[in-house]
Amino acid sequence: MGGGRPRDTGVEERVVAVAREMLREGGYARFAVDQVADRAGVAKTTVYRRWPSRDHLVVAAVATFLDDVAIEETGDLRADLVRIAAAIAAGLGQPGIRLLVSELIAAGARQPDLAASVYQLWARRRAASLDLFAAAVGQGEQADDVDPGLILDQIIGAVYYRALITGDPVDDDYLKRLVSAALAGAGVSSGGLA
Amino acid sequence: MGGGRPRDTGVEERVVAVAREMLREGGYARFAVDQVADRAGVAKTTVYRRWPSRDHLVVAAVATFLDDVAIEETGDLRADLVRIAAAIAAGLGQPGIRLLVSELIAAGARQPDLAASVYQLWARRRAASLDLFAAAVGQGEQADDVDPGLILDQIIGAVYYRALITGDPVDDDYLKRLVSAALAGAGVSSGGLA
Amino acid sequence: MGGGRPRDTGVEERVVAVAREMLREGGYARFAVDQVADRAGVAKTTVYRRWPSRDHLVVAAVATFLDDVAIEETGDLRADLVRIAAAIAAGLGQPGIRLLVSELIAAGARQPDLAASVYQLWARRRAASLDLFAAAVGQGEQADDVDPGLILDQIIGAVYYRALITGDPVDDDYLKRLVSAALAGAGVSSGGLA
Amino acid sequence: MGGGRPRDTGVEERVVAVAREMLREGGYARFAVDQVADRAGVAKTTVYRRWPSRDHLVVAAVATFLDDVAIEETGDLRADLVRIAAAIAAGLGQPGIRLLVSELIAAGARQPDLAASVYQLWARRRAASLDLFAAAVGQGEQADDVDPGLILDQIIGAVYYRALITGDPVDDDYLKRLVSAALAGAGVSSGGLA
DNA sequence: AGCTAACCGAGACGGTACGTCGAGTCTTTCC
DNA sequence: GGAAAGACTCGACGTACCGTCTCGGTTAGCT
Repeated sequence: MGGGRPRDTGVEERVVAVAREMLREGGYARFAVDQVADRAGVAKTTVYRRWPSRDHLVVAAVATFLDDVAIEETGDLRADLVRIAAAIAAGLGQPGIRLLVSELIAAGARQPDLAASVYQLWARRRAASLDLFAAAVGQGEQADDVDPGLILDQIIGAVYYRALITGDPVDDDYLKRLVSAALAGAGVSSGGLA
Repeated sequence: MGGGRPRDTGVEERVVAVAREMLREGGYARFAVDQVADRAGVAKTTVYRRWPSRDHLVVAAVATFLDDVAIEETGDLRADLVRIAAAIAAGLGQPGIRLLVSELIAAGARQPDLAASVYQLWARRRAASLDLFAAAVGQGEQADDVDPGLILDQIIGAVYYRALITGDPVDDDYLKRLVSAALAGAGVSSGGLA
Repeated sequence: MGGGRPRDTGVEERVVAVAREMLREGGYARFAVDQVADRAGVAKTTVYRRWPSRDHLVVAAVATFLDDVAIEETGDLRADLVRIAAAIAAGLGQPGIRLLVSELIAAGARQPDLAASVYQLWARRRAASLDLFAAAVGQGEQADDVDPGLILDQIIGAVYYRALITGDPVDDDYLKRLVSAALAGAGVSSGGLA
Repeated sequence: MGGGRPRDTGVEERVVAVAREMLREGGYARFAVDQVADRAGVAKTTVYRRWPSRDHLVVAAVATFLDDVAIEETGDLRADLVRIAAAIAAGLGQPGIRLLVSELIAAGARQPDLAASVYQLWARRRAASLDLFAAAVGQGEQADDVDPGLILDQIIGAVYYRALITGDPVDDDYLKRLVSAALAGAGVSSGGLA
């Protein structure tokens, strides 16, 4: 039961880095495992040893560049929500990102074992957003019995819906009305904005 | 300046019919233009003359089977909205449909000239939903200054969001709370449901 | 049984002219009936009404530009033969012509009804060459009982053979030796050359 | 620097064998790479990895069945030459072979990198023919200073020329006269035949 | 020190579908 | 009935990726 040669840990990083790069350049469509391996100076076999399919690799790569986006809270719940929604809308405004997001969703739908990983991608950001509400409670800006998740769904959901599915524009005015309506629906006292 | 041989209008129908069938059978992944043409008794070139790519054909095929879904209005706005949302949720609950929807979105994101057609797919259903609000106004159930589109975005958007992106469950209880919150946020009098 | 619309006699010329042009530009491979018709401002149907296949059209087109080559006789049989052989060799030296010639041969082999027309293409030039011998007889330069056809076969045949089949070079020195041998074999008095 | 998976040498053989078979059955026109791959139980991509185009494969296949033809030398140069020429003429008399030969020539003219291979096809047979002369020298049947290549060109060239280009018949009588003329032209003593 | 096991690069392989090209036929309208 | 226009069938082409496999060679840990 000897050990065998240990994995070269540098491989993961190099491959994912290249994968990320290629996603940025050509999007999902022109993302070919062959080329990733090539550019990373790695054999295709080695790639497949770690990520069982192209989709798995893509998800892994995307996971690393969602980390960057930071969410700053200013204490003003309404404003923070608008800002977050705007950031998402801005992202989805870029064709490349829009494509990537939809391909990720599709990947999750194609391969059940990927679904969880894909959901996880957005979970982190969602968790960060939910923190805003906790903070707001502390400041008495918000009643205790509201359902932050529901509010977020209404806001973020609407943004994705318009950007990906209906194709309707998502401008600042819309976002303000959206956030206001969602907060009002939950009975949150209309802070400073009205 | 004679016209030339007129297009065989039967081709459109036959091909789309076959395409629809194949989508039902094998989903997006196993949808091959070659086979569609074959089964429809048509040359592949003839298919490509009308639909410049596989994606175009898929979109066209899907367009025809969204027509089936009828929306019945009972007069009770809240209940109707819940029902619609539930229908959507139920659809997205099926892996095949979930995949198809996400592939369609991706197709729209890939090829700009397809985007409009894809948006159009959902537009019809959205329009039908919006009619509910007009009807409700007539019955005095609803104030005149609310923005039905915004309310729909919050509801439908949330459903898509959970089903496709976060993977969270969309049960009846959730839907009721969702619809209530959205209506409340718009200042619609909370009809019978509390 | 009225007459119907008479054929537009300009069509033949225009089409053949365009065909010739296209052969010069792109050779046999890129010669597409569709394009010929297009450029000639003629319907494809019209082309096919006159020439039953692509090959037929090509042969017809080539026939018109073999007319150009003139054969001048100086009275010196040996020199004339060398010059003719050299002209052929020069032509076959150009890849385009080499391809064209071989495609013509192939066309003849493919379609029996074309074979005659293709043979005819070279027949004219061969006839002209044979005249040289008749002239030489008049001048007493040549015996009466030789078979000019055989001599020509030996010379021209060798040139085609090397150019098309073996790929061996056909230079001036070779040609001189070739012609000398052929004439000697027929017992023709070795004129000035040796 | 590792090798990678070694090529399955069986593939070459199987594919070429099938290709040869298909050439015999349907000639050049009905030779489809798709089918060759299929019948050989090989993926089309594997075929294209070795032979970059249909033409390349055809040439390779033909190369293997030119090997069969054996040339027997009886010691009588003149008779041997006649026999060889007759064999060639007989081959070219079959429409299928005539077509194949001309398509090969055309393939060579189309793709420069194929030219060499095509020339090579005939080179072997030519070499065998040239051996006859060497043998004849040993027997004193032939002078030492003649150019066997030139003689062969005149004979074989004439045969190809008539069969492929002028379409004139190539019968036994013609061949005898041809060989005699060629040998006489080179100053070879006219053995038994006059 | 030797054995064994896992890793790695390289690259062949089967498979599936794509979109394209061109030939030749058919159908319509106009003259 | 000729001609223009263009839709249609048919057949094959060469390409692109995917994911699997089979090599030779390396790099550990265990005995």
